[in-house]
Amino acid sequence: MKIIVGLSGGVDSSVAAYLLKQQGYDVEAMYMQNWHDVTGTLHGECEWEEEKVVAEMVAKKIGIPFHFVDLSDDYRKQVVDYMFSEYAAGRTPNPDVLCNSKIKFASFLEKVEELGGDFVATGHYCKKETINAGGKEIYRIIAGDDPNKDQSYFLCQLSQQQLSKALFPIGHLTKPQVREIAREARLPSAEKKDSQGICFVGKVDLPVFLQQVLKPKDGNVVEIFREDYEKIFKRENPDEFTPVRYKPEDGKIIGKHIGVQYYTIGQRHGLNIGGHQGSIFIIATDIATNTIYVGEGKDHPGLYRKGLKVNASEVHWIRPDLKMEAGEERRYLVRIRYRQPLQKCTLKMKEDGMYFLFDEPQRGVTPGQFAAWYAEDGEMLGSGPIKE
RNA sequence: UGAGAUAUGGUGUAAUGGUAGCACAACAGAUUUUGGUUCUGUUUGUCCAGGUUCGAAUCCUGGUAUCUCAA
Repeated sequence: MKIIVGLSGGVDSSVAAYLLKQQGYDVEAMYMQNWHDVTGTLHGECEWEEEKVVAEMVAKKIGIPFHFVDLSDDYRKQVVDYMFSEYAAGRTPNPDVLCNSKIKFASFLEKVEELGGDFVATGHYCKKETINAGGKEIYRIIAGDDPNKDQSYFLCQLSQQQLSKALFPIGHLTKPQVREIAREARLPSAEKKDSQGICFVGKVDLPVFLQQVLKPKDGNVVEIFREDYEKIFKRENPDEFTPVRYKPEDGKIIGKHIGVQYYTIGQRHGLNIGGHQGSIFIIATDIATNTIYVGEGKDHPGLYRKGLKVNASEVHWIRPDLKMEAGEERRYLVRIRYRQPLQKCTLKMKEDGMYFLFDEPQRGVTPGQFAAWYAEDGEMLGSGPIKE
């Protein structure tokens, strides 16, 4: 059995490879390059060159073959184009979720198979379990044991087919343990700083990055005052799953912005508007009128919502055997962003979509982001992009 | 045009004639494999010209600008 590790040059994938090798598997490493461009990138150029060198050193240290693959074309089509089109539509995408389902466990997996690999292993902090149901194997994704690093969320769009080929060797470890193992094994990546920002692209100045494709367009920033909120809410009378639709005349123009697509709900900085008692946060954006609606204070009622909806066609079950039929209702734990503590929630499946009703109002519910639902035991069961 | 009021960082505001402070913004770090959030730190100011005073954001004179009421 041959396992190929997606080796990034970071400490996590290094330890993943090291542990597999220690356990006696036939292990090889493959470094994937997915992005060349540095437009809008905040750090120095040619960072990936360095990453690749470190990855190669790690493979040498562990004593496993090293391969290189360039998946830039796929990455651009599957991840970056998706990003641009989502932002263009006024939503806020999660590129790293797509990076896993479309690249690491798709394009990369194909390359792994070409090399004769039976499994692809990554340095994700999450666990995979296999259960047997009537002679059929079913794979489960469980939250990583390090509650601080659990990365299951980023795998929320994986399928059973993809999971059947996946291994997560460090999911039962904590970050400090992983560092310790790397140090003891004297892996060159032992002290490397954790990567941040968009996977393979890195930290970017998002407005600058998006301006490659999305043209700036001046619009108004409209403040919705607390005392007017209830009145507007009553007029619109949305159900729990629908956001309030503000109108420009509902508030006061307090500033200008350069394009609604560069901003997201819950955002505080970047509007260049001061003079308020508290900070102002974006509570809604309207792509049609190119208007940003803001409210003062972190507890502005417009910042919170009880529920949300995912389109029926976009409801993804990691466990198809647990799929909910229309009319069915269940209690699950849900998160709507990475590292968010799991929230108690009632899920109701209807013909046109999955409806989520949280026990507690949620701050910054943002269309385009993924809602992922978990069972009590930490198993992630499914996910879908927030429709509205 | 007549009367009154006001003028303090980028913005909103404090300071019995005695060290110009706070909030927001901006910037920089930290946290974070999405966006966002959060935390820490830093920068920037007394409209202009005179005068009184040991000392002026503060008092006086003139100028300029803005606002409110009147017309």
